[in-house]
Amino acid sequence: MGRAPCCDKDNVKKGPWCPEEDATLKEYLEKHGTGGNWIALPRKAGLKRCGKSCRLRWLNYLRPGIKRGGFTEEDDKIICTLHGSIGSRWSVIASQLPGRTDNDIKNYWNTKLKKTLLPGNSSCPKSENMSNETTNEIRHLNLQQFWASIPTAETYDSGNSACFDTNSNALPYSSESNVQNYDSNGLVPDPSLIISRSMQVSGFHTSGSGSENYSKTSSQDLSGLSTSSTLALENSYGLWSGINGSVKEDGIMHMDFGCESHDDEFLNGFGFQEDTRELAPYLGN
DNA sequence: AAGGACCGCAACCGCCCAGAG
DNA sequence: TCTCTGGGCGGTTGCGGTCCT
Repeated sequence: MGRAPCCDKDNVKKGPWCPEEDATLKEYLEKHGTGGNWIALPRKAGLKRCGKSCRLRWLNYLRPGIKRGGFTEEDDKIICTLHGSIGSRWSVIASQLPGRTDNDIKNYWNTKLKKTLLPGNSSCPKSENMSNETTNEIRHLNLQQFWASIPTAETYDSGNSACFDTNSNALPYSSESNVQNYDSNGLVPDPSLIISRSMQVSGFHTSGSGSENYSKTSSQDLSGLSTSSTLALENSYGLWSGINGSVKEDGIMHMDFGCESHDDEFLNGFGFQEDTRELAPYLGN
């Protein structure tokens, strides 16, 4: 027995959304939110659409703060690097590009980037053209969130993993300019929720040394980093197969992402300014 | 100018997972 | 513990626009 359809397909409109539908959905969501139920939403809002369709329309098109088109070379590089490392985990990649949707990135990859990566073409965009500003921005990508959003069954300390909301876009970016106060539905969450979630992140505790190198913001207190993050790092290493890593005297992990250009500035953006000694067995040190 | 090929993107489909009961 | 339901995600499709011959 197959599962019941999420909506009555015969009485549901499909295809492109018209401006009126957009307006109705937007107005309803801004007024009432999702109510925690996308399936019931179209009926309440008076739309003849499938709930999933509404959700997609909102997340990919109507949600405030959406950036459309205009991918920069730096965006390309981030996408390229992350895709090369974790594959087509579009939502994870999108979480590192504020304002971008997974669908947008997926489309961009399928139509543009994939082609540039075909044999004979150059791989990652040249990093020498990257501005210092951009490099800094990449450097400040929230690696905690990034790692945490890669589910690896054995990755997390079972006692702590539950408190880490891997699906929440509300997890802060360390770059203030990147902070987007929308929840996973793209709706402005209750402020207490932000605090709550921030506390949850803080609760992702670990005991590793060197965590003081993480920049801290009010919503990103990583002071309690423990071996959980290190475990995540260790177990995620398999996912990063093909990446050569080495630990230099400065304690910063330098990785070779397999890109054509080996710009340390960029690579260190994904580097871990944390004591990586526990990685030694994996790094051949 | 016409029409076929190609491209980009919005939207759908269906599977998987987590949570509730 | 099992079943059901909704949310989330990646893959795929279809259509409209643009390019090329």
